[in-house]
Amino acid sequence: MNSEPSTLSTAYRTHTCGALRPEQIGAHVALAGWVQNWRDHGGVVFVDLRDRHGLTQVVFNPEIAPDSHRLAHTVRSEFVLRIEGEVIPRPEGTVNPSLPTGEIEVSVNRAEILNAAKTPPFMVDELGEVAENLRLQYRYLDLRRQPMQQTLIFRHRLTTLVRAFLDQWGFLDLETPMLTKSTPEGARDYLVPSRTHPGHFFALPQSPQLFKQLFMVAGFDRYFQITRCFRDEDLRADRQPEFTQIDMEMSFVEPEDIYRLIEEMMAGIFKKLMDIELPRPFARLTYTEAMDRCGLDAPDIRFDLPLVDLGGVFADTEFKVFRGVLDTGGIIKGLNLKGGARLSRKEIDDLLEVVKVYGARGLAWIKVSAEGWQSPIVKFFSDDESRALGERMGAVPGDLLLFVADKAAIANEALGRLRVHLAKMTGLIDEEAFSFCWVTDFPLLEYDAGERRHVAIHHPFTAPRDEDVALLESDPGDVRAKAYDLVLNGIEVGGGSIRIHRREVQEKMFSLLNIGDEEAREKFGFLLDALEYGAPPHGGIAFGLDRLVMLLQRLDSIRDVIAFPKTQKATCLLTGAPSTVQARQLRDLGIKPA
RNA sequence: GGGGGCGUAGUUAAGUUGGUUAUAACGCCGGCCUGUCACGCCGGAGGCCGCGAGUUCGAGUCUCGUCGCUCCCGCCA
Repeated sequence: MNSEPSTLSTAYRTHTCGALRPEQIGAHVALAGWVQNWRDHGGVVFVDLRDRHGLTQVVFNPEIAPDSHRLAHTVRSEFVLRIEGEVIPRPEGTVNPSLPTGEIEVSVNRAEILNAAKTPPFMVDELGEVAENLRLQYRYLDLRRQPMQQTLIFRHRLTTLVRAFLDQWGFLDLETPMLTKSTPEGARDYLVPSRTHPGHFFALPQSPQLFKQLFMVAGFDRYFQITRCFRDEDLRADRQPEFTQIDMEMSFVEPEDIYRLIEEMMAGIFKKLMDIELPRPFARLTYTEAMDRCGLDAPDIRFDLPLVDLGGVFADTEFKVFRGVLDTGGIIKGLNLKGGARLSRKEIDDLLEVVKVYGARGLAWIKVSAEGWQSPIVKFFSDDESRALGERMGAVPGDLLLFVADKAAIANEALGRLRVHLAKMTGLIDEEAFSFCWVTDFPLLEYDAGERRHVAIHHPFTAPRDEDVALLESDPGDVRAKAYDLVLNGIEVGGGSIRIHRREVQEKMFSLLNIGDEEAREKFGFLLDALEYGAPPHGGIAFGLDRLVMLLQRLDSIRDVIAFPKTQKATCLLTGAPSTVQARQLRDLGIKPA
C-alpha cells in the first residue's frame, strides 16, 4: 500500500511527486507540481513533474487523451501543472533506476496548467554554479533548487529534533521580546525608533540573555528558545546581521550539567540525522591549554601540530629581535612542520603573508636537514640555544621549524592560524571528521588598552569561579570564569556560562567594567533588582544554529543555510531592503530626514 | 575604515603582445520526431563586454574613477 501519509493529499492531488511505487499500479491518481523537464517526441510527450518530495514521469499519449496531449506541447520549464491519470508500469527496458519513482509512470487522462512561468533567469533543475547575486535576487527560484531544499529540510529536521529533545529534558519553549532595551557592551545594536516616545529607541536583541535569566528568577527552571538575534556589525562568510540561536538556560546547575546535556543533544542530532556515533565524552581543554597548544580559543583538534613555547630556550638570548620581544613582555613560539623542509623559499614567503594578516611582523624559519640547519637566523643563536631549540621542538632532518616572536596575542593568533593553514595545505585534516571539544575556564575579564578598562570576555553576567572570587579585587585579569565554548572543527558553535546570581557580585562586576552605579542602575537596574528576589544559581548556553547547520552540511557560507540572507553589505537583493521611507513615516517618529 | 578577487549573450565560461563581423556549451524560439529520461535531428534569435572617464589610429583587453557581488583584517560582550 501507499506509504505516504494521506495528510499530504489535497483538493489538487492524491499523492506527491515522490510517492508513487509499483504498489499503486492501476490506481487513478492526481499530481500537482512543477515542470522539471519535458521531452516531446511529436507523438508521445514525457513530462518530469517535480515537487519537494520527488519527481514523477507523466506521459501524454495522443491516443489516450488528445486534448491533454495538445496541452502538453505548450508546457515549458517551471510551469505549474496538475494532472490526473493512471499509474502504469513502465514498459520493459524503460525503467529508470536512478529515480525512486522510476518503475512507474502516470498515463495522463486530464491535465491543467495551474500557472505558466517565464523562462527562469537560471536553470532550476541543474546544479551548476550560478552567480550568488542572481540567486539572491531570485531567491524563490534558488530555493526551488535541490541543494537549498535539502539544506533547509535538514535545518527543519535539526530544530525539530532539538525541540523534542529539550522538551523531553523538561525545557519550556518561552518567548522573549524582540523590542527591547539597548545596553552597553557587546555588539552595535539595531535600533527601532519609538513613535510614542519621540527620541527614544528600542533595540533588537543581540541575544535573549537577560530575559532568560529572569525566567530562571521566575522559577521556570529550564528554558529554551530557537530565536533570532541581531548584531549590527560587518558580515563574514559565517556571520549575518540576523541569525538564529538555540538558546537555553537552567537553574541549579554547574558546568558539568551543561556538558552532559549538550553532549547528549549533539549525539542525538548526529545519530538521528547523519547516522554518526559521536565519541563521548567530548574532549576538554582549558582556555590556557587551548592558547598554549593551538594559539586560538577555538582549537581545531582534528590534527596534531602543537605550538611550542620557546621562552625558556631563549631566556638569555642575545639575538636582538628575540631579546627585544622577551624584554617587552612578548613571547616566542614555534611549530614543527614535519616534512616541511621540502617547501621552497617562495612557499615559505607565502606563509609569511599568512601571519602578516594577523599582525605578525615576521616569520622565522629553519629547515632541518642531515647536513645541518638552513635558516636566516640560526647564526644569531648560541650553540646551547640551537641544541635546546632542536630538542624542545623534536627537530629531525626533513622538518621545517617556524617561529613568531611578538606580543602574546599576536604571536598566538598568527601561529594558531598558521597551524590551521599548514594542516589544510599538507592534508593533515580529515575532512570527513567532526571533532568536538569544550573550551573551559575562560578568563572573566580582559584589559582593553584602547578603552583603558577591563571588558568582559563572555558577557558581564558570567560568574567567576568560586576559588577566584577573592582575586576580583587584587588581580581581576587573573580571574577565571565559569564560561565554556563548544568548538567543532576549530569553529565556535556555542558558548555559555554559569551566571552571577547575587546582586553584590553583579555590582562588583559592573564596577570592574567601569560601569558606574548610576549607569548600572539605569541600564541593568531591573536585573539587579531581580537578583534580590530569590534568584537561583543558574546558567546556560546558546548555539549558532546557522553556523551549526553550515558545518554539518559541510557548506562554506552561512548564506547557504538561511532562506533569505543579506549580502555582505547587509542588504537584501530580493526586497531591496534597506530602503528609504516616506517623509510621513519619519515625521511620525520624530526623525528628521537625513 | 583597510587589503585582495570577480563582473563578457538568459546562464556558465573562453577571448592571445591592444587589431577584421566578440566564441562555445547549456538555455530560449521555430520545425521534425510515438518510449524518452542530459531525448535526438534541422534551423534561428539573442551582446551598453557592469557603468563613466582617459590613453591610443584603434580598448572586452591598458590606466583612473565608480557601482555591485565576494573573501579577509578591523569590528562581532
